[in-house]
Amino acid sequence: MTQSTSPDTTSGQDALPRQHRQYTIGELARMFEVTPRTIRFYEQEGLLAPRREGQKRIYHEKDRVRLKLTLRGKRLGFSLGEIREVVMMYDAMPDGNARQLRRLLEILADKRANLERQLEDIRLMRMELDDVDHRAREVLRGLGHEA
Amino acid sequence: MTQSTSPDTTSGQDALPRQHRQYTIGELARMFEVTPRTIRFYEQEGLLAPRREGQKRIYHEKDRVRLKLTLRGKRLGFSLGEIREVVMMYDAMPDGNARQLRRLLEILADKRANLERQLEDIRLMRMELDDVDHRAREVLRGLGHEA
DNA sequence: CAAGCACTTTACGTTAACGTCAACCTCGTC
DNA sequence: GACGAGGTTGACGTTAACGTAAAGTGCTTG
Repeated sequence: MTQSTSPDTTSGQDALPRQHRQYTIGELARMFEVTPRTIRFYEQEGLLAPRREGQKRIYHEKDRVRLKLTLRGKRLGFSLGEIREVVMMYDAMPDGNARQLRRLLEILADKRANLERQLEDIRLMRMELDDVDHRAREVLRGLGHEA
Repeated sequence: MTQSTSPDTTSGQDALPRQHRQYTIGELARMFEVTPRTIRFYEQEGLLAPRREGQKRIYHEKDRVRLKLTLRGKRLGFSLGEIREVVMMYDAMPDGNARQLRRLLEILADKRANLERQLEDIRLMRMELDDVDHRAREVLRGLGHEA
C-alpha cells in the first residue's frame, strides 16, 4: 500500500484548515486507491466537476467528499447513473422546485429499500458462510484424526 | 409481475414433497424473474449443472437453491467467478483435501470481511440519505409557506 | 538544455454479464 | 398436418466501467 494520505483524515503537515486544502488528481487517486483515469471518467459521467487552473484539474474538499460517496455507492452495487441521480439532485436542491424535490424523495426511498434488502441478504449470506465454515472445519478435524 | 410460483415457497398444488419437485428452465426463470438465457449462462459458467431429459434441462431443489444463492450473491456485488469459488468448493468439500479446505476457509473469511465493510457502508449511506431526505422536506415546507 | 515527472486529450481495447436473433426440435391439439 | 408454446444450440451485439497507448504541455532539477 502506497497510501501517503488517508482519505478521511488530513495529511501529515496540516497547518492548513482542511476546508481550503487542494488536491491534484494524482493525490486523490492515491488516497482512494483508484487510477486518475477513473476519476476523469467520473467527471465525464457528470459526477465530479473540479475547477481548472490552466489545463490542470484542481480538486477541493467538496470534490473529495463526492468521490468518497461515489465509491461507497459503487461498493454497494449502485451504478454511476444511480449515484449521479442522487448527487446531482442534492446539489440542485436549494433552488429545486417542488416536483423535483418530490422526485428526489422517491429516489431516496427507493435507495433505502435497496439497502434494507441488502441488509437481509447480508444476514442470510452470513449464515450460509457460517454453515460452510463449520462443515469445513469439521471435515478438517476428521482428516487430522485419521491421518 | 407474472409471478406464478414464489421462489421460496412451494407452488399452489403441492401434494408433492418439494424435495422431488422438478422445474423447467422457464419455470425457474419466472420464479426468480430472470430470463432463461441468464440461467443457461450460469450453467455455462459452471454455477449450475442440471440433469438432461433427452435434450431438455431438468432442475431440482438443489439447482433452485444454487440459483437463489447465486442471485443473492449478485445483489451483494459478488462476481459470478467469486460465487463459483464458494459454491463449487462447497460441493467438493466432503472429499476435499486439507489444502483445499484451508483455501476455502480463507475465501470465506474474505467474503465475510467484505460483508462487514458493506454493513458499515450501508450504515453510512443510510445517514446520508436521511440527511438529504430531511433537507429536501424542509425546503419543501418552505416552498409551501411562501406560495 | 535535456531529462523526468505529473498532468492533459483522444481514441481504441477489454471484460463481465447478459440480450437478441436465427434456425432447429418436439410436444399436445385443433 | 399445420401450428403454437415451449425447449435447444450457436453466434453475434450491447452496455458499463474502466484500461491502455499515443502524443502533447509545463515545471523543476541536475
